[in-house]
Amino acid sequence: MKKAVSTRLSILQKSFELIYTHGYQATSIDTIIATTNVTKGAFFYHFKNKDEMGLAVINEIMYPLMYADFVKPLLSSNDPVHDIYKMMHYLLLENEFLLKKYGCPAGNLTQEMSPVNQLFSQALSKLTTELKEAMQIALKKGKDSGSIKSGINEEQVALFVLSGYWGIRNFGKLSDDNDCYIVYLEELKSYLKNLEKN
Amino acid sequence: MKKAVSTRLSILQKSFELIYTHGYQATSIDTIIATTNVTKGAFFYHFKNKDEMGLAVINEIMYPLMYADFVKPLLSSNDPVHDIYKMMHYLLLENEFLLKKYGCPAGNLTQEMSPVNQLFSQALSKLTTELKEAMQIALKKGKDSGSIKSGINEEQVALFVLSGYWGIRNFGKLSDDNDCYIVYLEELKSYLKNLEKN
DNA sequence: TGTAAAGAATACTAATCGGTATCTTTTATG
DNA sequence: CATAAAAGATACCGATTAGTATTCTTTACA
Repeated sequence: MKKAVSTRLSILQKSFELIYTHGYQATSIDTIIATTNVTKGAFFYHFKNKDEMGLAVINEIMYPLMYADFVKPLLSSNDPVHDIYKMMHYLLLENEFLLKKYGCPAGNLTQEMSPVNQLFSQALSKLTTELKEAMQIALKKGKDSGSIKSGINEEQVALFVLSGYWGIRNFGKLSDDNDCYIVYLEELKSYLKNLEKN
Repeated sequence: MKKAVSTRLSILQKSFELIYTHGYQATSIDTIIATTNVTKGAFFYHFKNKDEMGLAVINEIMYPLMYADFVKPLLSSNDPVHDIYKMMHYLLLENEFLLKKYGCPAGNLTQEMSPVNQLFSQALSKLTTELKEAMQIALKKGKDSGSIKSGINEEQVALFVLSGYWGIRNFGKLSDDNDCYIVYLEELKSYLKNLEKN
């Protein structure tokens, strides 16, 4: 039982890396098993086909990661404007796994797979909806505590901010330095500042 | 000479559609020739390989399209805040070619190909840079004419707005109605309004 | 009109794809 | 320890991939 679990997990981990850096459709099963100590027999014992593995990557790897990196800090925030900025700063300039060149794992997969596979679309939709709602909750708390203007619409703001994040990660792919992230963060800062009561 | 040009163009047109809706790597040459009146011999007469064709799609189809849809309206704008909003509204809710489900052609291709192929990255970088600069010029004109606050940084604003566009088009892929576009546009409107002198 | 080059058609290749069939090894449990 | 099921290994399959080789047809122009 122990070994099997670790085999399965190592497939998912390596697949996640490969999908993140090369895309889902460009990641072949042969490549996955070639870069892990796993044979094809083992792969198809754990997953009935490639798509089932892809969905497991979303649900078992990406979802927990997203929850830790985004949702948790947002839900525990008492100063949403400050914490949203801090989170974005961390994701764009500090996080060592999310390489500039490769964008956002969830954003990439959404773009590639949602028009093609409905199950992927559903899994990714759940992931992003949860994230958006966490940000809305944080913003609502800011409104209630009086730090944020009562006139703002938290759904609008959450969608606006997250769109910006996905978009700038795409811009980041085109440049080889962090300049565009710095420029983006400056404008994000002033946008967020404008949400605050002064 | 006439016929050859039209053959080449029909390859590019159809390829653009297929790449837009299915992605570059998922679009096979066999599919392209099967959906056009073009044989493999003709394809490889006009393009020495698939990547050369892909680059031609960027430079000869996407670039002119982007220029007409984005750059031109921006450069001729005398009311940038109003015209940027109008442009986004058009792109998200009115344009009949850009289907919600399939995102933004340039955004898609950037995400898929820029980490993988440097020539694609360069061609797409040129395209987006030109677009960003057009928006900066429009914003600068607004500053000079006094309709926009002198304190804003037009590079920041341009990058912020375009990131939001790419991002929301990715969100759009996950939903089957236009609601997220409408929510996004509301917040964009209030963001842009805040750039104006009042 | 003759002819060379441009353009297009057809048949093929080696490599790679996702997946299957079959077999062997490991593990849990009576 | 016996044995059945879980887990993994190996060899293979048909389909598809980008690309090539070769032949045929059309076009431009002397």
